[in-house]
Amino acid sequence: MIELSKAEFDVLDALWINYPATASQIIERLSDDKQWHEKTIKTLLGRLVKKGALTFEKDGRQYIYTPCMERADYTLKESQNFIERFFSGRIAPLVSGFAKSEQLSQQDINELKKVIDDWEKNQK
Amino acid sequence: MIELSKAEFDVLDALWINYPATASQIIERLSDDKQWHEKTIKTLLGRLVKKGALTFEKDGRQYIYTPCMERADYTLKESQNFIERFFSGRIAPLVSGFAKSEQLSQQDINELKKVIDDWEKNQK
DNA sequence: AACTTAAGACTACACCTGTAATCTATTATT
DNA sequence: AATAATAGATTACAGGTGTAGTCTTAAGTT
Repeated sequence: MIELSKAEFDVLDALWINYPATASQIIERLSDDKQWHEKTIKTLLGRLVKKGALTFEKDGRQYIYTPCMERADYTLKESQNFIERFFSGRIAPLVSGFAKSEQLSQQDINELKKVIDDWEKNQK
Repeated sequence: MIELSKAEFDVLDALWINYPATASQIIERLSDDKQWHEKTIKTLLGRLVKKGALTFEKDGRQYIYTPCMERADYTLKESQNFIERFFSGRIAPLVSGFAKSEQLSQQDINELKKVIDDWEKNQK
C-alpha cells in the first residue's frame, strides 16, 4: 500500500473534493483550513506524484492532477491497518470504546443500525 | 496528546500486557513478534520515558517500567483522531466501509449489536 | 523584443523514526 | 582483587516529514 504522511493525505483529500484539478485550485481549497505556503503544497504534490498517488497531464505550463486511487479505497485500507494495530483486527472494540466514553450520538447509533441492517439483508 | 511512533507503541503495548516490568521482560515479550535487537528496544524505552509515556523506578541497576496511561485511553484518543481525519468524526462511515468490502463477520455484527444494545440501555 | 510573472524543479534543513553500536559504570564471577 | 558481563546513557546515521526558499524557464505584458 502507498504510505502517505498526514500532510500528503490532506493535499490528496483536497484533490478528491473535485478532480482533475490544477495546483492553484488545490492551493485555493486548502487555504481555508491550513496556513500552508504555496510552495509547501507544491512540494507535497511532487511527493504524491513520486509516491504514485497522483498523476498529471500537462496543460501549457500547468499540471492537471488526478488521484490514482479512490478515497474510499484508501480510507478502507487505512482503517483495516488501524484496527489491526490497535484492536487486533476487530471493529467492535473500537465502537465500544466510543460508547463507553459517551462519544456516540443517537445519530451515530441510527447510522450503525442501518449499516447492520443492510449487511443482514445482503446476507440472505 | 502524547504522540507515539509505531515502534514506540509496540513497545508500550508489550508493557501493557503486564506491568510493572523490566526491560528484559519487555524484550522477551517482543521477541516472538519482532526481530528487534535488544538495543533497539532499549532506545525505544528511553524515548517513551522522554515523551512521558512511561515512568520507572530503580531496582539495583535495573529499571522497572510502568505506563503512564491506560491502553484503552490511548486507543480511544487515537481512534477519535483517526475518525476525525478520515471520516469527519463520524464512526458509521468507517463501519460501512468495512461492510461494503465484505470485511464484517457475523461475529462482528453480533458484537456491534451488543454495543448498540448496551448504549440504548444506558440511555433510558 | 525586453521584461515580468509564475509554474514546476531542485535544494534546504531541522526534527522524527527505525535501527542499532559504542561508552560508562556497576554488579557478578573467578 | 581483577575481570567479565550487563544495565542504562550516549552517539550514529539514513530515510521520512513539515515547511519552505531558490533556480530555471516558458508564458504573458508592455
